[in-house]
Amino acid sequence: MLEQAVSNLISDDATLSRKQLAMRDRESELLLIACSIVEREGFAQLNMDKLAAASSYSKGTIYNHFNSKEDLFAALAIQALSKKIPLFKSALDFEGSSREKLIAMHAGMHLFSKLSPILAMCALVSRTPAVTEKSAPERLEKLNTLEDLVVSFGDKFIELGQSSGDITLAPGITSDSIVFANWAMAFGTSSLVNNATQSSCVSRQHDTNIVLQNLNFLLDGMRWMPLSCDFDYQKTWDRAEKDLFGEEVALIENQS
Amino acid sequence: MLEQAVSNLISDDATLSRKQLAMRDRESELLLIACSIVEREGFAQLNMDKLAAASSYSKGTIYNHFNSKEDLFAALAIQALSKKIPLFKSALDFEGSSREKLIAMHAGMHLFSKLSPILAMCALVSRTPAVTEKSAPERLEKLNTLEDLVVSFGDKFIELGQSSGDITLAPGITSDSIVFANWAMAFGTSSLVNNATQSSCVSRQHDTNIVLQNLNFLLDGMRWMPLSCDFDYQKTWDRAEKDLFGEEVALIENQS
DNA sequence: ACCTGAACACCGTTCAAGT
DNA sequence: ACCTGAACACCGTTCAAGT
Repeated sequence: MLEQAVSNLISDDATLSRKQLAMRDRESELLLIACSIVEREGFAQLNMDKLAAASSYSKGTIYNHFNSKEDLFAALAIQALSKKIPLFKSALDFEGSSREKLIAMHAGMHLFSKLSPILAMCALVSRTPAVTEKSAPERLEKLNTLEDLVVSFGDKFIELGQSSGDITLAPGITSDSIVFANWAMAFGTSSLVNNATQSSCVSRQHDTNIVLQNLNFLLDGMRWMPLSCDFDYQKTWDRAEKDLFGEEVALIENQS
Repeated sequence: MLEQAVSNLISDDATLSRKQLAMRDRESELLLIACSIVEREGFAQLNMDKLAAASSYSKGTIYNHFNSKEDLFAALAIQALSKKIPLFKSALDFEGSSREKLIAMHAGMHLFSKLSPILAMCALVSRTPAVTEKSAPERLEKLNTLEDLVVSFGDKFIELGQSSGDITLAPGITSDSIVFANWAMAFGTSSLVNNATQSSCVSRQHDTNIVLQNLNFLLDGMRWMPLSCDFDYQKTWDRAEKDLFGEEVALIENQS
């Protein structure tokens, strides 16, 4: 059921005509160019003129794909979310306890935001009213559908935790509460890590894994076993990075 | 020392000339008008032309205050932060345990974001590269200074917790870690509550206090005593709302 | 010294003409 | 049917002229 939702949303090559496929390819191409402009010159410097100039298409064609600049941002956010789905799937198959799987998922998300900071940022920016107010309703709907899909993947982790007895929901606490708390913590932590770097309480802890630290506080508070005092989740984190992003991590390490 | 930092930043009437005071008043006036435009027509509709037209000043004068549109957003974010400082002070004096004081602070922050959603949103938007890339360096510096001030207020809560024995820092955990985790959770939770309202796991829990729920997960995980299973923090929350915002809450309740 | 608003430039968006 | 880019409009920003 989930699998079907994924294939409907992500890759449905068989049911698309050649023209539609070409359209989709061109859209990916444009999104790639948009990313590279943002990477090189910053968010404020991305505009439709530059995108047209940097691509081999005219402004009119660009507007055939994105009905406004904000719509373009939303499209980038959708791409970011789409790329995250496979990470959720891999994390569910990650070798280890339910809490280890969940941590693998967060490690994947965090690494994604380090490897594709621009795409990750788009997910933030696209949640901003300046964007939602002007992007196409269909695009926003797709973004919401994808987000709901991610939430249902989140549910799977909770189910695993419950069936293995690693977590028991206290009265008044629903599966949604747990998913939401994880989402809020991940969103808040990476927003601040990416954008509040000048703040003392962020910059002072460069050597510690503050993302894992925050996550351990949260999961310990939910009493998701084993607790962080009884298990070395940093090892899980490292292993997850290797498993989910082996090649990419090696690349980063070679650069520095 | 903190008191001095606050008075330096917030209200220094005595050392300002009459002209500077008038300038500051006009800036407040402009910010108020900017807020009302955003409230009425949305973020995308706020522009310098409209601000000039809605005020009694010309575009040139507006640019005397804000050297770009983004700078205006940053100024709104500074105003938002300034308004939060007194809440931090009141929460520190709140009657109750160290954890209750902390919860009072979060209740204040959350209520603030309900009472002044636009200002609260500016704090989010101003952390976005589109804004930081174009706003005035001096403005950003002031924003950072204010943020550091808020962090040092955060530290005070931790100090209270430690001196009363309500919380003990595990090895490797610093006061900064605790402040950051609180900040990340509060930021993430209110961003999502305000902007992901269509998402199932947010909308489905309208009757529960998801902000307090997330906070209790976190503080329980830090083992900040007493734990949420031993104490009714919802009562603390309600009491804090009355204490910190008595009149405003009454106003909201009368409206609905 | 500061305020003004016309003028300019940039860029988002559209659409008549072309293929 | 789709692509093009000139044309338009909106709005951010500046600055010569006014007080």
